[in-house]
Amino acid sequence: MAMDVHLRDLRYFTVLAEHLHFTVAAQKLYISQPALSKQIRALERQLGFPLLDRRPREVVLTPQGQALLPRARELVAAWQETWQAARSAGPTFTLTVGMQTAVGRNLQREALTRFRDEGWRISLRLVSWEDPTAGLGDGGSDVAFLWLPLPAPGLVSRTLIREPRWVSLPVGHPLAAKPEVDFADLADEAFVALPRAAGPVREFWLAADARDGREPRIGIEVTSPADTFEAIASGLGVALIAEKNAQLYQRPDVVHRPVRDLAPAELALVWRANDTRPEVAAFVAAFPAAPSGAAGSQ
Amino acid sequence: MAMDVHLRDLRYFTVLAEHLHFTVAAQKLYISQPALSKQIRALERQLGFPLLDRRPREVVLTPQGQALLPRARELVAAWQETWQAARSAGPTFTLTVGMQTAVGRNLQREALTRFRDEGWRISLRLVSWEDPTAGLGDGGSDVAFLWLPLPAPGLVSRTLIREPRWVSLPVGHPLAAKPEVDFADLADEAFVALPRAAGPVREFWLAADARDGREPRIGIEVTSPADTFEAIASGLGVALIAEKNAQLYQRPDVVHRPVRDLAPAELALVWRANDTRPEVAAFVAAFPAAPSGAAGSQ
DNA sequence: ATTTGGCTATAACCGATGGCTATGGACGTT
DNA sequence: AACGTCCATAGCCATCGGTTATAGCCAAAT
Repeated sequence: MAMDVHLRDLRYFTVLAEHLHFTVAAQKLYISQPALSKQIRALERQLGFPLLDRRPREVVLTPQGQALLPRARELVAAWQETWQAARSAGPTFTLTVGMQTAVGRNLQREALTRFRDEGWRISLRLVSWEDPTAGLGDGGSDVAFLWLPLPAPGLVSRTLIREPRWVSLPVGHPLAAKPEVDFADLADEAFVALPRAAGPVREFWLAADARDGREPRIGIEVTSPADTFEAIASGLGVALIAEKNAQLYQRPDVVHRPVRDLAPAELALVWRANDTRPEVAAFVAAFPAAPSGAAGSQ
Repeated sequence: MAMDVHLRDLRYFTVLAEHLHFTVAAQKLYISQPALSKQIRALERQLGFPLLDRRPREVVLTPQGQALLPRARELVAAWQETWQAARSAGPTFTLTVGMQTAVGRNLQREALTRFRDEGWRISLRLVSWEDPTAGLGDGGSDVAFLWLPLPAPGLVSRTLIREPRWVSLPVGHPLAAKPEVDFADLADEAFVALPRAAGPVREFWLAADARDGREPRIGIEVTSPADTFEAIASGLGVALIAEKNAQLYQRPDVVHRPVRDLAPAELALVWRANDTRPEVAAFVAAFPAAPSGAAGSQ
C-alpha cells in the first residue's frame, strides 16, 4: 500500500493552501514554481483525490483539501515536537566546530544559531593557521570549516562555497591600476604566505596550481588576517584571497583585484571519514553543498 | 531545514522497534534486510541522533529511540485517519473497471476489496470480447484489465502480469501426447479465434507475431470462454491461452500444453492517456507493475 | 582452535523521485 | 491584437530507495 506521505509534501501543501498561489508559495518554500506544481500533483495522485481546483483566475481548495489542511498542519507541527522531544531524551551532545579566522561568511552565526535553537550544544573552537586540520587531527574538533585542499588523509569534505581568488595589493602597486589582473603578471611578485605548517593550503593560496612547478617568492609568513594586511600594506608582498574576503577586509592602504586564469577557491565543511556519528552527519547535512560545476544562476 | 521525515521511515522504525531484529522486521515490511538497514541509518543521520544500539547479540533502543517510538506510532496512525477523513470529505467517487471474462487471477477481488475498504466505490463492468477496449472507448469504463497489445491509440497501460502462452487441444489431438509443443507444429492447425471486432488482440492470440505474415487458418470465432472450450473439445480448432488460465479452465475433454518459441502474453491495467484524474492514477498506482524483463526471482 | 551459522553492514547497480531551467498554453487585460 | 500573468510540461541531472551479492563479526559447536 502506498499510504505513507513525505511530511515535506504536506508542508508544501499547507503553505500553498495559505497563499493559494503556486508562484508565491514556491518562493516562500525556496523552491521553483514547477517543482511545487509537480509535487502537489504527485501528492494528489498519491492520495487519490484533488486538493486544489486550479481555476483561470484563482486557485481554491477542494472539499478534500479543506479537510486535509488543518490536519496536515497538525501533523507537521506534531512531528517537529516529536523530534525535539526525542532528541532531548538522549544525553546532550556537544559538537565542537573548528574554524580558522578569516573564514567569515557568517558561517559561525549559522552554525550557532541554527543548532542552538534545536537543542544542541555547539562549541566553536578558533584555531590558528598553524593547524591545517583545525583540530580535526587531534580530536579537538568534530567538524571544521576549511579551505580546500584537504590538509590530511582520512578527512572528507562537503564544499559549501566556491569563489574566485582575488589578489590583495598595496595601494601604490603598479598592478593596482588595472581593474583585473593576469596571474602571469603576478607570478614573480613576493607573496605573503601561510606558515609552512599549513601544508597544502599554503600552496593553494600561493597558486602552486598555476605556476607549472616554479617556486613562488615568499616575502613573509603570517598567522592572522591582521598580519597579512599589515604585511601587504608595508610592501612585503602580495597575497591571494577569496573574493568575499576581499570585500570583507577593506583597508585604505590595500586594494583587491580579481585574478584571471585561477581556479576558484573552495570553502568546505570537513570531518573525519571514520566518524559516523549521526550528530556529525546531521550537522553536515544542514549545510547545502555548492553546485558541482559552474552554477546556473539566472 | 531538513526537518521533514518520510512517514514510511517512521513506520519502518516502529516495526523494527517491535521486533528488535533487522532481518525479521525487513520481512514483515516486505523489503530486503539491507534496505531496512540503510533506511534506518539514514533516518538516524537525518534526525541527528541514534535510535538503536546494535550490539553483538541484540539490538536495543537508545533513550531517543524509546522516546520516539510511541509518538512515531501516533503519527503514522494519525496520518491514516487524516487521509481517510479528507477522502470522505469529497463527493464519493465511483470508478468503473472494465473487465473481460477470462481475465481471472483474482484481480477483480483485489480491485474490489482493496478499494471498497478505503471508502471508494468500485463498479465492475463485464464486457464482451467484441469490445476490445472494455468500455474505455465509449467512456463506460475508467480503467480496464486487458491483454496487450493495446486495442486503440490514446490508451496507456501498466503491465501487471507476464506469462507464457500455452495451447489448448482436444484430448485426442496428436500433439497432446508431448509435454511441450513447438509452435511450428501448431501453425497450420485450425484456430479458435476471437471475433474480428477484437482487433489486434485477436491477432496476438493467433500468434500473428510468430507466423511471418502467413495467415492463420480460422476454425471458428467465439465470444466467451465456454464457447472456446466447447469448440476445442468439438475439434473445431485449437487455441492459445495464458498459462494461468490453462490451469484455471480444466476440462476432461481438453488438455493444455506449453508452447515453445512464443513471446509471453501481458496482462495490463489500461486507462485513457488524457485521463489525469487523481482517482484513476491512485487506482493504477495500487497495482505493482510487472518487472520489465526476466525477473530476478529467488 | 577452527568451523559454522546467524545477523548486520557494505558495495554495486538501477529505476523512480525531486529538484532545476526553459518553454508552452490558457486566459484576462490593455 | 498584443501583452502579462500564472500554471503545466519537457528535458535534464543528482539523490534516493530499492535490489542482489558479499563481507565481517561474534557466539556456538565441533
